[in-house]
Amino acid sequence: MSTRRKSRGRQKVEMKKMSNESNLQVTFSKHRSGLFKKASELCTLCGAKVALVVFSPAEKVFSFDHPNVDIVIDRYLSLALPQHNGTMQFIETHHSANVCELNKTVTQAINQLHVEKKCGDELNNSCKATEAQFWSACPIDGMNRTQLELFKKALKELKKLVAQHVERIVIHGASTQTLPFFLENSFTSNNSVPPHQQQVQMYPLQFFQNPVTPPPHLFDFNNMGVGYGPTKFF
Amino acid sequence: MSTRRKSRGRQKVEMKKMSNESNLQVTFSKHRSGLFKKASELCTLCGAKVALVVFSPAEKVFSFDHPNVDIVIDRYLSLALPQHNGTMQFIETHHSANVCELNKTVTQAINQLHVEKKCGDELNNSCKATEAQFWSACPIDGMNRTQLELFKKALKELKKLVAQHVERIVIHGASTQTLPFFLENSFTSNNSVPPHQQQVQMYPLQFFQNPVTPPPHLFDFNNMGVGYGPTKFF
DNA sequence: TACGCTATATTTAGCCT
DNA sequence: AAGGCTAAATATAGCGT
Repeated sequence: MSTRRKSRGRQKVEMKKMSNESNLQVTFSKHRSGLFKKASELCTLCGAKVALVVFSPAEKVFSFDHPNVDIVIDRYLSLALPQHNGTMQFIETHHSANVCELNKTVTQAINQLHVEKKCGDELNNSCKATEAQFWSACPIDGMNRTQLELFKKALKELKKLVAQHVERIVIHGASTQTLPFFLENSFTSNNSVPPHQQQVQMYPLQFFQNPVTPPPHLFDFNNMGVGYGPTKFF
Repeated sequence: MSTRRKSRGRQKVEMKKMSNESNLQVTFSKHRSGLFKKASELCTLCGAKVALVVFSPAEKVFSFDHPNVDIVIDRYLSLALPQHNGTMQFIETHHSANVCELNKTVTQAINQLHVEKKCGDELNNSCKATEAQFWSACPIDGMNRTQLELFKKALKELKKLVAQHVERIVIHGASTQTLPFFLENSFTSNNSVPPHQQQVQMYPLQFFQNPVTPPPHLFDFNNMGVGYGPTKFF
């Protein structure tokens, strides 16, 4: 009988960014699993609704949500930036009284997205070719301090919008063909959560990973009463 | 000395929706806190980016995110919505947007925001080199007509955003003196969290609750080494 | 890279205030 | 509702495979 411990057991870890790079990935993975399990439990035990998105340090994307929204997200991530003129109006009309506050959140968030995208898209249309020029000069002569501050913010935002769009093009290639905008599916069906997913006690976890991740596989948690749905990749 | 145990300790609980309604709220609250703490830890330890939205059974909204997305959402929650009196008919006719769908939309929005900010971040890095130059001058006369059109439009949008921000400051009182401009609080900078919030090891949790909830108060977690930021109401 | 293990750190059910 | 307490249930660090 060895008197030696087989393990020191779990050690306390300082709550700051891990210094050990080689452990980072493992720790991230473990903690992500734990987090998703907790999210799932909250849904199951309390009937809560949860949406959770995690970007790994390497910018891989993982998400959990219940009720399920991953199909929509899927489409967003896998497609080039769609056009959605007119969508906002559609969304704005969905202010039903009984869910007024929620609706505010939704609409306003969407509005923000709309503004950002619209801005970016429009800029891109004619600005791309002259981008260098565009950013090369901006005089501040006639402005007072306040104006300057605002102007600076504004330009920063503009820069970001353009940058986003360019980045998108780089990342997603030239496939700007108009595809159905993801939002158009969000409101249209009340039965979007398939019944078969609701019979289990734990809600199936819905993951998605970065589109670049290739092979579908199962993502099962340890110690959980039910098997979880397959990870979704796209 | 009493031989009686002071507590039976934590009991195992079946992983299904709680039957005891009176416990539900407490359980929800505890688990939500735990979930948010875990999310925060993932951010801190691994440098992950997390967006988390939880709807309580009573449809209260809670969120956590790092880096901040909620400031943007915050702003929108604080604004009055456009009136849609005339469109109520349309709403009813089209379909009733139930909570499930709304939840989806919020999730989409959060996801979208993250993705967009990530994109902007990446390009932002390459722009830094020219930043000084960028802000130093801006001769309108250097732009062609198209550029000017775009520029004007973009500034208009930005002016609106800024105005909204100002409005919020006015509306919601003096505590916003140090409130960072929302555009600067995206994924772009690791130091976007105000210094006074960074002294703690855990990132301050950012919550928001349903706008209808009236009185601001502190929301602190149990057993945590640091106090968390005040709940935000808007 | 991910999986299993053991010992410990952390969370939380049930009770009380 | 919110916080504290105790003890049992879980999560997970560090290591081996």
